[in-house]
Amino acid sequence: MAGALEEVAMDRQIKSFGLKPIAGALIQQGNGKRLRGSLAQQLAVQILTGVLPEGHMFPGEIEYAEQIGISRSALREAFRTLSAKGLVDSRPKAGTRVSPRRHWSLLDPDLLAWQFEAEPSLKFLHDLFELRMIVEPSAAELAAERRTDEQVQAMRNSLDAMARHGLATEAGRLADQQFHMVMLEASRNDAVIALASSIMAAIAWTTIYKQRKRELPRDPIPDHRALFDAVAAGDPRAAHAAMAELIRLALIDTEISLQPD
Amino acid sequence: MAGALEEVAMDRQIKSFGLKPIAGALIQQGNGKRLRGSLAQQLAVQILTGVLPEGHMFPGEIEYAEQIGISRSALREAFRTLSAKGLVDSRPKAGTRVSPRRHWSLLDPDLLAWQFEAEPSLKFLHDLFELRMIVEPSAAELAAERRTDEQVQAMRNSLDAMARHGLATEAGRLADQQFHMVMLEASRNDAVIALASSIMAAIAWTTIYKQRKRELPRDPIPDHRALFDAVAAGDPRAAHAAMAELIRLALIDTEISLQPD
DNA sequence: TACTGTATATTGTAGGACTATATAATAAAA
DNA sequence: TTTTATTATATAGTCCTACAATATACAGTA
Repeated sequence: MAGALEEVAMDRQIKSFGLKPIAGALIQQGNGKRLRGSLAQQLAVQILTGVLPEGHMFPGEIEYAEQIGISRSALREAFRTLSAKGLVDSRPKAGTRVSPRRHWSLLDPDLLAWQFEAEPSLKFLHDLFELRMIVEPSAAELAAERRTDEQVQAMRNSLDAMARHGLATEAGRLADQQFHMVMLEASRNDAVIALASSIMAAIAWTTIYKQRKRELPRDPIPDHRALFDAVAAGDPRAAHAAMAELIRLALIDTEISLQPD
Repeated sequence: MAGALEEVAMDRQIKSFGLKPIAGALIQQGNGKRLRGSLAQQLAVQILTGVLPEGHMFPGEIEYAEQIGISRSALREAFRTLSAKGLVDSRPKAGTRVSPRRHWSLLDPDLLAWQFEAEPSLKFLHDLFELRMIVEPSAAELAAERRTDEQVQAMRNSLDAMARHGLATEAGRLADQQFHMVMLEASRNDAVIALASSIMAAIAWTTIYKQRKRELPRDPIPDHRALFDAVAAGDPRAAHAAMAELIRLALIDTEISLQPD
């Protein structure tokens, strides 16, 4: 799996051999994904993991496209995607280079997803949960103050479905996500929604891994129900506390799942 | 100023006349910006403001490129940028359309900047400050726990520079930003840094507008110094409170500056 | 009705030519 | 010598054309 990634990383060395690889050979194009998308993802991961360090300069577009065996158009569109996420910066005459770390949009949904696919660093995982611990309890607090009766009903339905199916099933996990999504929307704050839903989507990926290794030691339903009760009752303080507890447990689960056997 | 934007919005109607506009005529290309960048910004603003509603379908690329008078390549790269920020979605045969609101990366630095350039909605401004009120006091709390002596010194220097020049000067505002940036870095949480620095950069734009209308009624230095003292003393609780107060005042200032005379 | 295959519109990729621009080297001026 | 203006040049930016891949819609069949 790491083979293709390393190959791309070694392009600079390869070039001196003058070999012209077959089109697409160096790009690991997964599933039905587009070529530029696969390249963007691979480069993004390499940048985020430091394989391509800050300030790294890419070869010229014509040369680089030839090296990795794709057209200049596709390469440029991949660069455009990376540029939009603050990972690279292109200028005429100066070339394209990896941007300084502080410009990276670490909370971008795609970057989060790609990072979780490629095993996130423990440090970043810790940072992410620390941020969740700051934001989501307050979001729950807002939800308790602003939720509509319809939203309470929707949450109740999701919670019931979650209890019926359990988190081991696809349906159960879907209900879990819906539960949290409705509560987020109840906060009526677009900025908070954008932030929390990005993180939620990324974390959802890890849930699959968690389930794979071993069964969760706890039943997650009681904690969810405590949160629901607080929001339904319109009790911001209790909602805050319940959400904080939920995240604390989620962190423990995630840490367990990432520990080597 | 709104003229050019509206013209682009009316492309669909124009097409029936079969007029072929001169290259670039419909794109308001500001300063040294690239063509695709200007288009991406204009479209992004139109999407965020609802001129181009969720689900809106763009004409085919060849046709659309001709209408607005740019090449298909440039149009596609603009779409790529918008796609990376979750604003649009392109599929073969299906075409390109405006994505549902929940996919938009509202906290993306570019989107924030573009939104503030084009007068942000009061609702979103409110949401943003509410989020700041949630995140930044806690960030200050972390900074108080984790700051190094070097960071304290750097903050002291910035604060002094800020006091010397005042917020009316460019140098003063720069010192202000540096002060907050160093404190963010002291939190040692990359996720928090990415989030808060995005918002900070966007808000900095409005500072210019604030200064234009009338002088600020207060001296901002004392509040900053209270925050600095708390962080320097390693007092998380006081840092939290001081930062909350700072944001509260910033909100008031911003609201004043946006009120019609 | 349901399903399976085919047609087709639309984006995706390719490749080549020319333009604009930022950097660096050079020359001129102070 | 230092600074400023000029020129050269490498590189991304834009344009154009052609073709491939793919998802949708539609027709045909069981």
